Amino acid sequence: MKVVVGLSGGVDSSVAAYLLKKAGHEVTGLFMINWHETTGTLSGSCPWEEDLLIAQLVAHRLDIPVHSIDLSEPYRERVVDYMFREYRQGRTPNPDVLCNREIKFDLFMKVAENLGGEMVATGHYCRKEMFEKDGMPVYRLLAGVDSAKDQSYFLCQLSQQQLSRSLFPLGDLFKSDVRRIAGEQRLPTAQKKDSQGICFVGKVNLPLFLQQKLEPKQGSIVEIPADSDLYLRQTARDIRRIINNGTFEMLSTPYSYEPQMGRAVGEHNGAHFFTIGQRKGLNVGGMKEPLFVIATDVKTNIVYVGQGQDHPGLYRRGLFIKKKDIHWVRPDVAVADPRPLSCCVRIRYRQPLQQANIFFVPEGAHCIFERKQRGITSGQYAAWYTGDELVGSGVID
RNA sequence: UGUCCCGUGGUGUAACUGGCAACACGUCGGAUUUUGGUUCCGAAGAGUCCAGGUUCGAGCCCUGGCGGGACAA
Repeated sequence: MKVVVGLSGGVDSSVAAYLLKKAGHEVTGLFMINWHETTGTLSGSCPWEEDLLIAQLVAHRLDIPVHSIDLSEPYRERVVDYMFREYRQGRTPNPDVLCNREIKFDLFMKVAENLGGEMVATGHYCRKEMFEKDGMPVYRLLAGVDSAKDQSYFLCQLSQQQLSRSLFPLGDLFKSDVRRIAGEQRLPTAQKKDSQGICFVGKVNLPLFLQQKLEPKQGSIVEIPADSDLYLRQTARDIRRIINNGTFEMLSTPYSYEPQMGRAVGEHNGAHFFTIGQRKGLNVGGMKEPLFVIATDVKTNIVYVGQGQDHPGLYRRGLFIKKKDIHWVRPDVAVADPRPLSCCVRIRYRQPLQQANIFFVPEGAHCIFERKQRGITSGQYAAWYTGDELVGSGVID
Protein backbone atom coordinates (compact mmCIF):
# COMPACT_ATOMS: atom_id res chain seq x y z
CA MET A 1 0.00 0.00 0.00
CA LYS A 2 1.14 3.57 -0.65
CA VAL A 3 1.56 5.35 2.63
CA VAL A 4 2.60 8.93 3.26
CA VAL A 5 4.09 9.41 6.71
CA GLY A 6 4.37 12.76 8.35
CA LEU A 7 8.01 13.14 9.24
CA SER A 8 8.64 15.79 11.83
CA GLY A 9 12.29 15.18 12.47
CA GLY A 10 11.61 13.47 15.77
CA VAL A 11 12.05 9.85 16.88
CA ASP A 12 8.42 8.90 16.85
CA SER A 13 7.67 9.68 13.25
CA SER A 14 11.01 8.21 12.18
CA VAL A 15 10.22 4.89 13.78
CA ALA A 16 6.70 5.01 12.40
CA ALA A 17 8.18 5.35 8.93
CA TYR A 18 10.60 2.52 9.57
CA LEU A 19 7.86 0.18 10.77
CA LEU A 20 5.71 0.89 7.73
CA LYS A 21 8.59 0.27 5.40
CA LYS A 22 9.42 -2.95 7.18
CA ALA A 23 5.82 -4.05 6.87
CA GLY A 24 6.23 -3.82 3.15
CA HIS A 25 4.44 -0.58 2.37
CA GLU A 26 5.51 1.86 -0.24
CA VAL A 27 6.46 4.72 2.07
CA THR A 28 6.92 8.39 1.31
CA GLY A 29 7.94 10.96 3.90
CA LEU A 30 6.32 14.35 4.02
CA PHE A 31 7.67 17.16 6.12
CA MET A 32 5.41 20.02 6.91
CA ILE A 33 6.41 23.58 7.67
CA ASN A 34 3.91 25.30 9.87
CA TRP A 35 5.63 28.32 11.17
CA HIS A 36 8.28 30.73 10.00
CA GLU A 37 8.46 33.50 12.49
CA THR A 38 10.76 33.49 15.40
CA THR A 39 9.15 36.31 17.31
CA GLY A 40 8.19 35.05 20.69
CA THR A 41 9.95 31.75 20.27
CA LEU A 42 12.72 30.93 22.62
CA SER A 43 16.07 31.60 21.08
CA GLY A 44 17.38 28.77 19.01
CA SER A 45 14.42 26.51 19.60
CA CYS A 46 12.93 24.37 16.90
CA PRO A 47 14.15 26.02 13.76
CA TRP A 48 12.32 24.06 11.10
CA GLU A 49 15.32 24.02 8.80
CA GLU A 50 17.14 21.80 11.20
CA ASP A 51 14.19 19.50 11.63
CA LEU A 52 13.79 19.23 7.90
CA LEU A 53 17.41 18.30 7.58
CA ILE A 54 16.99 15.58 10.17
CA ALA A 55 13.85 14.33 8.46
CA GLN A 56 15.84 14.11 5.25
CA LEU A 57 18.58 12.16 6.98
CA VAL A 58 16.00 9.77 8.34
CA ALA A 59 14.45 9.33 4.92
CA HIS A 60 17.84 8.71 3.44
CA ARG A 61 18.60 6.13 6.07
CA LEU A 62 15.30 4.37 5.37
CA ASP A 63 15.73 4.80 1.66
CA ILE A 64 12.39 6.49 1.15
CA PRO A 65 11.59 9.66 -0.76
CA VAL A 66 10.79 12.77 1.24
CA HIS A 67 8.93 15.92 0.32
CA SER A 68 8.21 19.06 2.22
CA ILE A 69 5.20 21.27 2.16
CA ASP A 70 4.67 24.74 3.52
CA LEU A 71 1.37 24.93 5.35
CA SER A 72 2.23 27.96 7.42
CA GLU A 73 -0.42 30.14 5.81
CA PRO A 74 -3.37 27.87 6.60
CA TYR A 75 -1.80 27.05 9.94
CA ARG A 76 -1.92 30.70 10.79
CA GLU A 77 -5.49 31.03 9.64
CA ARG A 78 -6.87 27.91 11.19
CA VAL A 79 -4.79 27.50 14.32
CA VAL A 80 -2.96 30.65 15.34
CA ASP A 81 -5.82 33.02 14.64
CA TYR A 82 -8.10 30.75 16.56
CA MET A 83 -5.67 30.83 19.46
CA PHE A 84 -5.65 34.60 19.66
CA ARG A 85 -9.39 34.77 19.22
CA GLU A 86 -9.90 32.42 22.12
CA TYR A 87 -7.43 34.09 24.44
CA ARG A 88 -8.95 37.45 23.65
CA GLN A 89 -12.28 36.12 24.86
CA GLY A 90 -10.74 34.90 28.06
CA ARG A 91 -10.73 31.26 27.09
CA THR A 92 -7.80 28.88 26.91
CA PRO A 93 -7.52 27.18 23.54
CA ASN A 94 -5.86 23.91 22.70
CA PRO A 95 -3.99 24.57 19.47
CA ASP A 96 -2.68 21.05 19.09
CA VAL A 97 -6.14 19.52 18.92
CA LEU A 98 -6.99 22.02 16.21
CA CYS A 99 -3.71 21.41 14.42
CA ASN A 100 -4.58 17.75 14.10
CA ARG A 101 -8.12 18.30 12.94
CA GLU A 102 -7.40 21.17 10.57
CA ILE A 103 -3.87 20.61 9.37
CA LYS A 104 -2.37 17.18 9.83
CA PHE A 105 -5.53 15.23 9.17
CA ASP A 106 -7.01 17.62 6.65
CA LEU A 107 -4.71 19.72 4.49
CA PHE A 108 -1.75 17.49 5.02
CA MET A 109 -3.90 14.53 4.12
CA LYS A 110 -4.96 16.17 0.88
CA VAL A 111 -1.37 16.87 -0.03
CA ALA A 112 -0.53 13.26 0.73
CA GLU A 113 -3.34 12.20 -1.53
CA ASN A 114 -1.87 14.25 -4.35
CA LEU A 115 1.39 12.46 -3.78
CA GLY A 116 -0.42 9.22 -4.45
CA GLY A 117 -0.84 8.20 -0.83
CA GLU A 118 -3.71 5.90 -0.04
CA MET A 119 -3.11 6.24 3.67
CA VAL A 120 -1.49 8.75 5.96
CA ALA A 121 0.56 7.73 8.96
CA THR A 122 1.74 9.70 11.97
CA GLY A 123 3.83 8.99 15.01
CA HIS A 124 0.98 9.34 17.46
CA TYR A 125 0.71 6.90 20.31
CA CYS A 126 -2.79 5.62 19.67
CA ARG A 127 -4.47 2.76 17.90
CA LYS A 128 -7.17 2.38 15.32
CA GLU A 129 -9.53 -0.51 14.80
CA MET A 130 -12.14 -1.19 12.19
CA PHE A 131 -15.24 -3.32 12.19
CA GLU A 132 -18.33 -3.51 10.05
CA LYS A 133 -21.76 -2.41 11.07
CA ASP A 134 -24.64 -2.88 8.68
CA GLY A 135 -22.13 -3.46 5.95
CA MET A 136 -20.40 -0.18 6.59
CA PRO A 137 -16.91 0.17 8.05
CA VAL A 138 -16.70 1.81 11.46
CA TYR A 139 -13.40 3.03 12.85
CA ARG A 140 -12.48 3.14 16.48
CA LEU A 141 -9.87 5.46 17.95
CA LEU A 142 -8.16 3.65 20.82
CA ALA A 143 -5.66 4.72 23.43
CA GLY A 144 -2.05 3.82 22.82
CA VAL A 145 -0.81 0.77 24.68
CA ASP A 146 1.72 2.90 26.51
CA SER A 147 -0.69 4.66 28.82
CA ALA A 148 1.96 7.16 29.86
CA LYS A 149 2.27 8.35 26.26
CA ASP A 150 -1.26 7.85 25.00
CA GLN A 151 -2.00 10.69 22.61
CA SER A 152 -5.53 9.85 21.58
CA TYR A 153 -6.62 12.99 23.42
CA PHE A 154 -5.00 15.19 20.81
CA LEU A 155 -6.97 13.38 18.11
CA CYS A 156 -10.29 13.78 19.85
CA GLN A 157 -11.69 15.94 17.07
CA LEU A 158 -11.07 13.53 14.21
CA SER A 159 -13.92 12.25 12.08
CA GLN A 160 -14.62 8.79 10.72
CA GLN A 161 -13.58 10.10 7.35
CA GLN A 162 -10.20 11.22 8.65
CA LEU A 163 -9.73 8.10 10.69
CA SER A 164 -10.47 5.85 7.76
CA ARG A 165 -7.34 6.96 5.99
CA SER A 166 -5.00 7.11 8.99
CA LEU A 167 -2.42 4.71 10.31
CA PHE A 168 -0.79 4.80 13.73
CA PRO A 169 2.14 2.42 13.62
CA LEU A 170 3.25 3.22 17.18
CA GLY A 171 -0.01 2.38 18.90
CA ASP A 172 1.15 -0.97 20.23
CA LEU A 173 4.56 0.22 21.31
CA PHE A 174 5.99 1.76 24.42
CA LYS A 175 8.16 4.82 24.20
CA SER A 176 11.09 2.73 25.31
CA ASP A 177 10.47 0.35 22.38
CA VAL A 178 10.49 3.26 20.01
CA ARG A 179 13.78 4.53 21.38
CA ARG A 180 15.24 1.05 21.18
CA ILE A 181 14.14 0.49 17.59
CA ALA A 182 15.48 3.88 16.59
CA GLY A 183 18.79 2.92 18.13
CA GLU A 184 18.89 -0.49 16.49
CA GLN A 185 18.13 1.02 13.12
CA ARG A 186 20.66 3.76 13.68
CA LEU A 187 18.11 6.41 12.91
CA PRO A 188 19.55 9.90 13.31
CA THR A 189 16.77 10.74 15.70
CA ALA A 190 17.49 7.92 18.14
CA GLN A 191 18.93 10.23 20.76
CA LYS A 192 16.98 13.31 19.90
CA LYS A 193 15.14 14.92 22.75
CA ASP A 194 11.36 14.82 22.50
CA SER A 195 9.82 18.00 21.30
CA GLN A 196 7.35 19.86 23.42
CA GLY A 197 5.29 22.97 23.28
CA ILE A 198 2.78 23.85 20.64
CA CYS A 199 3.16 21.40 17.79
CA PHE A 200 5.42 22.46 14.96
CA VAL A 201 5.73 25.97 16.25
CA GLY A 202 8.17 24.83 18.84
CA LYS A 203 8.74 25.93 22.32
CA VAL A 204 7.36 29.43 22.59
CA ASN A 205 7.29 31.75 25.48
CA LEU A 206 3.55 31.97 25.54
CA PRO A 207 3.09 35.29 27.34
CA LEU A 208 5.52 36.88 24.93
CA PHE A 209 3.89 35.18 21.97
CA LEU A 210 0.47 36.38 23.03
CA GLN A 211 1.64 39.91 23.59
CA GLN A 212 2.25 40.21 19.88
CA LYS A 213 -1.45 40.43 19.32
CA LEU A 214 -3.06 41.03 22.69
CA GLU A 215 -2.62 44.41 24.26
CA PRO A 216 -1.51 44.56 27.87
CA LYS A 217 -4.14 46.09 30.10
CA GLN A 218 -3.58 46.65 33.76
CA GLY A 219 -6.20 45.30 36.10
CA SER A 220 -6.51 44.01 39.60
CA ILE A 221 -6.05 40.61 41.16
CA VAL A 222 -8.78 39.78 43.63
CA GLU A 223 -8.44 37.04 46.21
CA ILE A 224 -11.56 35.08 47.05
CA PRO A 225 -11.50 33.49 50.51
CA ALA A 226 -11.87 29.73 50.63
CA ASP A 227 -14.79 29.99 53.01
CA SER A 228 -16.82 32.25 50.73
CA ASP A 229 -20.43 31.19 50.89
CA LEU A 230 -20.28 30.96 47.13
CA TYR A 231 -18.96 27.48 47.67
CA LEU A 232 -21.85 25.60 49.08
CA ARG A 233 -20.94 22.15 50.10
CA GLN A 234 -22.89 19.57 48.20
CA THR A 235 -23.45 16.17 49.67
CA ALA A 236 -23.87 13.07 47.58
CA ARG A 237 -27.57 13.40 48.21
CA ASP A 238 -27.61 17.00 46.98
CA ILE A 239 -25.91 15.89 43.81
CA ARG A 240 -28.40 13.11 43.27
CA ARG A 241 -31.25 15.51 43.80
CA ILE A 242 -29.83 18.00 41.32
CA ILE A 243 -29.43 15.25 38.76
CA ASN A 244 -32.94 13.95 39.35
CA ASN A 245 -34.31 17.44 38.91
CA GLY A 246 -32.33 17.88 35.74
CA THR A 247 -30.85 21.16 36.97
CA PHE A 248 -27.38 20.20 35.82
CA GLU A 249 -26.33 23.82 35.38
CA MET A 250 -25.93 23.99 39.13
CA LEU A 251 -22.98 21.66 38.71
CA SER A 252 -21.68 22.43 35.25
CA THR A 253 -21.61 26.23 35.28
CA PRO A 254 -18.43 28.06 36.21
CA TYR A 255 -18.49 30.06 39.42
CA SER A 256 -19.17 33.71 38.79
CA TYR A 257 -17.37 36.23 40.90
CA GLU A 258 -17.74 39.89 41.79
CA PRO A 259 -14.87 42.07 42.99
CA GLN A 260 -16.54 42.76 46.31
CA MET A 261 -16.52 39.07 47.16
CA GLY A 262 -12.84 39.36 47.93
CA ARG A 263 -10.03 41.81 48.31
CA ALA A 264 -7.51 43.19 45.86
CA VAL A 265 -4.08 41.72 46.41
CA GLY A 266 -2.20 42.88 43.35
CA GLU A 267 -2.16 43.93 39.74
CA HIS A 268 -1.81 42.07 36.47
CA ASN A 269 -1.32 43.27 32.92
CA GLY A 270 -4.23 41.61 31.19
CA ALA A 271 -6.75 39.05 32.37
CA HIS A 272 -6.60 37.30 29.01
CA PHE A 273 -3.02 36.21 29.69
CA PHE A 274 -4.13 34.00 32.56
CA THR A 275 -5.78 30.63 32.76
CA ILE A 276 -7.55 28.75 35.51
CA GLY A 277 -5.25 26.78 37.77
CA GLN A 278 -2.26 28.93 36.94
CA ARG A 279 0.15 29.63 39.76
CA LYS A 280 3.20 31.23 38.22
CA GLY A 281 3.34 34.77 36.99
CA LEU A 282 0.92 36.40 39.38
CA ASN A 283 3.73 38.23 41.06
CA VAL A 284 1.93 38.43 44.36
CA GLY A 285 3.86 37.31 47.39
CA GLY A 286 3.49 37.36 51.10
CA MET A 287 0.83 34.69 51.28
CA LYS A 288 0.99 31.66 53.49
CA GLU A 289 0.22 29.43 50.55
CA PRO A 290 0.58 29.89 46.81
CA LEU A 291 -2.14 31.66 44.89
CA PHE A 292 -3.88 29.99 42.00
CA VAL A 293 -6.05 31.60 39.36
CA ILE A 294 -9.63 30.44 39.90
CA ALA A 295 -11.29 32.63 37.29
CA THR A 296 -10.64 35.42 34.85
CA ASP A 297 -13.04 38.07 33.69
CA VAL A 298 -11.91 39.81 30.54
CA LYS A 299 -14.87 42.19 30.58
CA THR A 300 -13.93 43.78 33.88
CA ASN A 301 -10.31 42.71 33.42
CA ILE A 302 -10.11 41.07 36.81
CA VAL A 303 -8.16 37.97 37.73
CA TYR A 304 -9.66 36.05 40.64
CA VAL A 305 -7.32 33.97 42.73
CA GLY A 306 -7.60 31.59 45.65
CA GLN A 307 -5.04 30.58 48.20
CA GLY A 308 -3.76 27.03 48.40
CA GLN A 309 -3.89 23.82 46.43
CA ASP A 310 -7.25 22.90 47.86
CA HIS A 311 -9.09 26.14 47.33
CA PRO A 312 -12.69 25.23 46.49
CA GLY A 313 -12.72 27.63 43.55
CA LEU A 314 -10.27 25.32 41.82
CA TYR A 315 -12.65 22.41 41.79
CA ARG A 316 -15.88 21.74 40.00
CA ARG A 317 -18.22 18.86 39.74
CA GLY A 318 -19.11 19.22 36.12
CA LEU A 319 -18.78 21.00 32.85
CA PHE A 320 -21.01 21.99 29.96
CA ILE A 321 -20.48 21.58 26.25
CA LYS A 322 -22.63 23.50 23.79
CA LYS A 323 -24.56 21.47 21.27
CA LYS A 324 -22.56 22.85 18.37
CA ASP A 325 -19.33 21.87 20.07
CA ILE A 326 -20.19 18.23 20.60
CA HIS A 327 -18.19 15.98 18.35
CA TRP A 328 -18.60 12.24 18.00
CA VAL A 329 -15.67 10.27 16.73
CA ARG A 330 -18.22 7.48 16.66
CA PRO A 331 -21.44 9.04 15.37
CA ASP A 332 -23.03 5.60 15.36
CA VAL A 333 -23.00 5.48 19.14
CA ALA A 334 -24.02 9.11 19.63
CA VAL A 335 -26.43 9.44 22.48
CA ALA A 336 -29.34 11.69 21.82
CA ASP A 337 -31.84 10.82 24.46
CA PRO A 338 -31.63 12.16 27.99
CA ARG A 339 -30.40 8.85 29.29
CA PRO A 340 -26.94 9.59 30.71
CA LEU A 341 -23.86 8.16 29.13
CA SER A 342 -21.70 6.54 31.76
CA CYS A 343 -18.13 6.88 30.63
CA CYS A 344 -14.64 8.05 31.41
CA VAL A 345 -13.55 11.57 30.64
CA ARG A 346 -10.33 13.50 30.58
CA ILE A 347 -10.02 17.26 30.38
CA ARG A 348 -6.32 17.49 29.60
CA TYR A 349 -3.56 15.48 28.02
CA ARG A 350 -2.18 12.69 30.20
CA GLN A 351 -4.86 13.09 32.84
CA PRO A 352 -5.98 9.73 34.22
CA LEU A 353 -9.49 8.99 32.99
CA GLN A 354 -12.23 10.17 35.32
CA GLN A 355 -15.54 8.43 35.83
CA ALA A 356 -18.46 10.60 34.76
CA ASN A 357 -22.01 10.69 33.49
CA ILE A 358 -22.85 12.82 30.51
CA PHE A 359 -26.40 14.12 30.21
CA PHE A 360 -27.42 15.19 26.75
CA VAL A 361 -30.02 17.94 26.65
CA PRO A 362 -31.28 19.97 23.69
CA GLU A 363 -28.77 22.78 24.36
CA GLY A 364 -25.75 20.58 24.75
CA ALA A 365 -24.14 18.13 27.13
CA HIS A 366 -23.65 18.29 30.88
CA CYS A 367 -20.76 16.18 32.02
CA ILE A 368 -20.99 15.41 35.72
CA PHE A 369 -17.96 13.79 37.31
CA GLU A 370 -17.97 11.28 40.07
CA ARG A 371 -15.21 13.25 41.76
CA LYS A 372 -14.60 16.95 41.61
CA GLN A 373 -12.19 18.03 38.93
CA ARG A 374 -9.44 20.54 39.28
CA GLY A 375 -8.99 23.35 36.81
CA ILE A 376 -11.87 22.85 34.43
CA THR A 377 -11.14 25.56 31.89
CA SER A 378 -13.34 26.84 29.12
CA GLY A 379 -11.79 26.52 25.72
CA GLN A 380 -10.10 23.26 26.57
CA TYR A 381 -11.37 19.94 25.26
CA ALA A 382 -13.11 17.26 27.23
CA ALA A 383 -12.82 13.84 25.62
CA TRP A 384 -14.96 10.89 26.64
CA TYR A 385 -14.04 7.26 26.42
CA THR A 386 -15.74 3.94 26.83
CA GLY A 387 -13.05 1.56 27.88
CA ASP A 388 -9.97 2.57 25.97
CA GLU A 389 -11.90 3.94 23.03
CA LEU A 390 -12.28 7.65 22.54
CA VAL A 391 -15.84 8.08 21.31
CA GLY A 392 -16.41 11.81 21.49
CA SER A 393 -15.21 15.21 22.60
CA GLY A 394 -16.20 18.81 22.92
CA VAL A 395 -15.09 22.27 23.87
CA ILE A 396 -15.69 23.13 27.49
CA ASP A 397 -18.02 26.11 27.75
C1' U B 1 -1.05 66.85 72.46
C1' G B 2 -0.70 62.30 76.04
C1' U B 3 -0.07 56.89 76.48
C1' C B 4 0.92 52.29 74.00
C1' C B 5 2.54 49.14 69.81
C1' C B 6 5.36 48.35 65.55
C1' G B 7 9.57 49.18 61.68
C1' U B 8 13.70 42.30 59.45
C1' G B 9 15.33 39.90 51.64
C1' G B 10 10.27 42.09 46.33
C1' U B 11 5.88 40.58 49.87
C1' G B 12 3.97 38.38 54.63
C1' U B 13 5.97 36.50 58.91
C1' A B 14 10.02 33.94 62.40
C1' A B 15 14.48 34.07 65.47
C1' C B 16 13.77 30.79 73.33
C1' U B 17 15.50 34.60 78.96
C1' G B 18 21.50 38.80 73.44
C1' G B 19 25.81 34.58 70.18
C1' C B 20 27.24 36.09 63.04
C1' A B 21 19.01 35.88 60.41
C1' A B 22 14.73 31.08 59.41
C1' C B 23 10.10 29.87 56.73
C1' A B 24 6.35 30.73 53.09
C1' C B 25 4.92 33.36 48.80
C1' G B 26 7.10 35.84 44.68
C1' U B 27 11.38 35.97 41.10
C1' C B 28 15.03 33.32 38.16
C1' G B 29 17.12 28.53 36.22
C1' G B 30 16.54 23.32 35.32
C1' A B 31 13.57 18.53 35.05
C1' U B 32 8.76 16.48 33.55
C1' U B 33 4.99 17.43 29.45
C1' U B 34 3.56 17.29 21.52
C1' U B 35 -1.99 22.69 24.40
C1' G B 36 -2.54 26.21 28.44
C1' G B 37 -1.71 24.91 33.26
C1' U B 38 0.03 21.66 37.03
C1' U B 39 4.09 19.03 39.56
C1' C B 40 9.36 18.29 40.90
C1' C B 41 14.46 20.04 41.81
C1' G B 42 17.80 24.05 42.41
C1' A B 43 19.59 29.19 42.79
C1' A B 44 19.87 34.25 43.70
C1' G B 45 18.22 37.77 47.12
C1' A B 46 18.15 41.09 53.58
C1' G B 47 23.06 41.73 57.65
C1' U B 48 17.51 43.36 60.45
C1' C B 49 14.63 52.24 59.55
C1' C B 50 18.69 55.94 61.05
C1' A B 51 22.35 57.82 64.78
C1' G B 52 24.63 56.87 69.20
C1' G B 53 25.34 53.66 73.73
C1' U B 54 25.88 49.02 77.00
C1' U B 55 28.39 44.22 76.03
C1' C B 56 33.71 39.77 74.22
C1' G B 57 29.22 39.79 71.18
C1' A B 58 22.58 43.04 69.74
C1' G B 59 17.46 42.06 65.08
C1' C B 60 16.69 41.21 70.13
C1' C B 61 18.86 45.78 76.00
C1' C B 62 19.28 51.59 76.65
C1' U B 63 18.88 56.90 74.57
C1' G B 64 17.42 60.15 70.70
C1' G B 65 15.46 60.78 65.90
C1' C B 66 12.49 59.37 61.49
C1' G B 67 8.29 56.47 59.61
C1' G B 68 3.60 53.67 60.29
C1' G B 69 -0.49 52.15 63.42
C1' A B 70 -3.71 51.89 67.88
C1' C B 71 -5.96 53.98 72.06
C1' A B 72 -6.97 58.57 74.33
C1' A B 73 -9.95 63.72 73.37
